[in-house]
Amino acid sequence: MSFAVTLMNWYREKGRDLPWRTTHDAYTIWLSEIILQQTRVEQGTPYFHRFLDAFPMVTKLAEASEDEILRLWQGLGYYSRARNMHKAAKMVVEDFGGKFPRAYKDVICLPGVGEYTAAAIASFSSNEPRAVVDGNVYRVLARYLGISVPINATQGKKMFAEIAQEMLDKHNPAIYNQAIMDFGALHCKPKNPLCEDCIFRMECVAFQEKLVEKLPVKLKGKGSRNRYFHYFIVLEDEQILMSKRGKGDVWTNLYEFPMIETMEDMSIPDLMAQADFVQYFEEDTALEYVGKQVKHVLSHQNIYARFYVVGDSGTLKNKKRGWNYYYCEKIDKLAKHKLIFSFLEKNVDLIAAKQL
DNA sequence: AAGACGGGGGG
DNA sequence: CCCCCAGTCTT
Repeated sequence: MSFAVTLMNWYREKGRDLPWRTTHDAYTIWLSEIILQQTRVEQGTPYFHRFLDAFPMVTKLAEASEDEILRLWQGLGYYSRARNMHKAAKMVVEDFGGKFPRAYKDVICLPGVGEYTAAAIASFSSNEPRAVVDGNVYRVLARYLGISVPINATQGKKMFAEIAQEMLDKHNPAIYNQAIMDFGALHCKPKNPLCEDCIFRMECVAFQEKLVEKLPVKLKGKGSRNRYFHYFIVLEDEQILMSKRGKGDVWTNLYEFPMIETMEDMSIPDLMAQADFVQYFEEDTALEYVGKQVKHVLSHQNIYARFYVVGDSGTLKNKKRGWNYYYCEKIDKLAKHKLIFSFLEKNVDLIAAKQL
């Protein structure tokens, strides 16, 4: 029996029952695929329901404000996905009369839709024979065929794309694509794959050659860098000073407290000697720590954050200069803002206590 | 070709 | 601590 048929037989019996698999609606499929980019199914599923509930049709999403979309997206990460999603929705309204396209050549033009997502939408919605190549597919094919070419090098990407397309069952692209991804996610897992009970154990090159743990090969990138953030809590009449990241920033349109960043950790006196600090505050400004230093770990950077209550808000030199200031009406409304980091929200309690 | 981009879970 | 996840975009 062929690889494809064996795989699809496995899928019929062991495949997952996922909410977005019951539809052929390209908009719904697109929504799920954007959310699931680099995101585990369990993590993305609640967001999928939330978005579909808020925006049942692409026209609704296009009409929404970016603020509203980002707020719903909060906590999912890779925020450019949300911004691109909004742009794409507007493009669908403009260029396709509000009817979400299904063809690969059309959806690949939308921002945030790359080769994987375009193949997924095209195959799932209309059975266009395009093979998906995601992390699961790389792993399954690398092991089954014993390919040690790095999956994240240009040559490797090209090779795997070609092989995936050859392996695809052209008569059942939708089922096949979902089958190979489920097989990777549930059976041919990154760690502790279920090789002893595998339908392919006789043909799988990696298993026969004992290379399962070695494949796929992935070139490792650079490590993380450390960043030190100093957040200033400026209170005035039950209001709290917030700042909004501007255009061009990674965290565009997300909120945080006014802050300065330093290259290394430092004491309050050293911090007050920083040029940035002098620019914003008077020399006699009183700073007091709130809570302990927070370590926030991202994929490629470690953020060490300290919080300071600014003793007298009158010592702030110029509230319009440098920071994109914004007064939040009430401290408990902080949670309604799209904060950059979850730990900022957690510190609201500490700050509220300090306010008393 | 190489980096940047999040947050969560597993081993 | 390191790796991976229904990847894409920018430089």
